[in-house]
Amino acid sequence: MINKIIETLKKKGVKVTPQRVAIIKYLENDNDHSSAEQIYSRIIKEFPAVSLATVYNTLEMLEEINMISKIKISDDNIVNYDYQKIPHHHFYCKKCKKIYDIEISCQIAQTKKFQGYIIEEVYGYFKGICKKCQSNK
Amino acid sequence: MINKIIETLKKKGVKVTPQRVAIIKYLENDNDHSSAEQIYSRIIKEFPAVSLATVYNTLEMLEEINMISKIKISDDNIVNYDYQKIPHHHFYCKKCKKIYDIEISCQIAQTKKFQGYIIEEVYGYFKGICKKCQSNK
DNA sequence: TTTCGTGCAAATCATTTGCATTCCA
DNA sequence: TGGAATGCAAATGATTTGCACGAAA
Repeated sequence: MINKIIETLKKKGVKVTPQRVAIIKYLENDNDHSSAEQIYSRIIKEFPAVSLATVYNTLEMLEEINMISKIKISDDNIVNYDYQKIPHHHFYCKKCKKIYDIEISCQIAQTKKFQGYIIEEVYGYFKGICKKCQSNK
Repeated sequence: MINKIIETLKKKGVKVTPQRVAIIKYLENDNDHSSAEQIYSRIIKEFPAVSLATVYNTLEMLEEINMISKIKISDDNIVNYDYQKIPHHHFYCKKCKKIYDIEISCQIAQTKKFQGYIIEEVYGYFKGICKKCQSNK
């Protein structure tokens, strides 16, 4: 796992620092689409001196090398981060504010060109009420 | 036009103020998916004393009564506003930063329930390079 | 007249930036 | 060693808030 991360970073020409490795390792296993603040509060346990700026820098770098993507779905102006294995859509529950992954076979998501536009990124968001919150009325 | 706006507001139980009417009139004819700041700089011409806070208040109110929706697509953390007649998707050009309306017949967009989730809002975003910026290399 | 909306200024909060220090390569 | 990354603190900028005043119902 770690070796693969290190290799990927080296291939992209960015320096491998323990903070970066820790952040990537965390994102890899994160099913909650954490925010920068949440990632920070987790990494600080391992690196008590880590700076929030470093977390932001790392996230920006990871987005640039297409390892992660931003999710701007929350009603609270919070940006969440998605370590993307397979392209997918997202569902935001207005009640519990949780973000779920949605598997949808969307034709357009595979298209590179549409109506003259060159498509490089595809985002599909849904908002509503999740299963759990439907029963907890 | 104005009569219809006034009627809609009254029906929703909110007070009809000239500032609100002006903002709605502007949004109705806005093809640029303006930001709050852009709307403000336009309304201030008609109401020199208008406050940015009033613009934000009005936009929030209009979102609550489902007259408009927020577009969180820009790379610069700018929120744009969409006066929605017909549901549609959006395309964001990474070069010129313009937002285009995209007409797509998306089945899921009409669905009220999907995989157990109650779907109330659907957002489809694409990012890439627009036609104009493809030729202006 | 009563309630709601407005305008103003200050506050908030996520994110960014400048800079000196540290540390990969 | 040299350039990039880090940590810190201060700055930024969009959005929100509190409050006194003014305007719609």
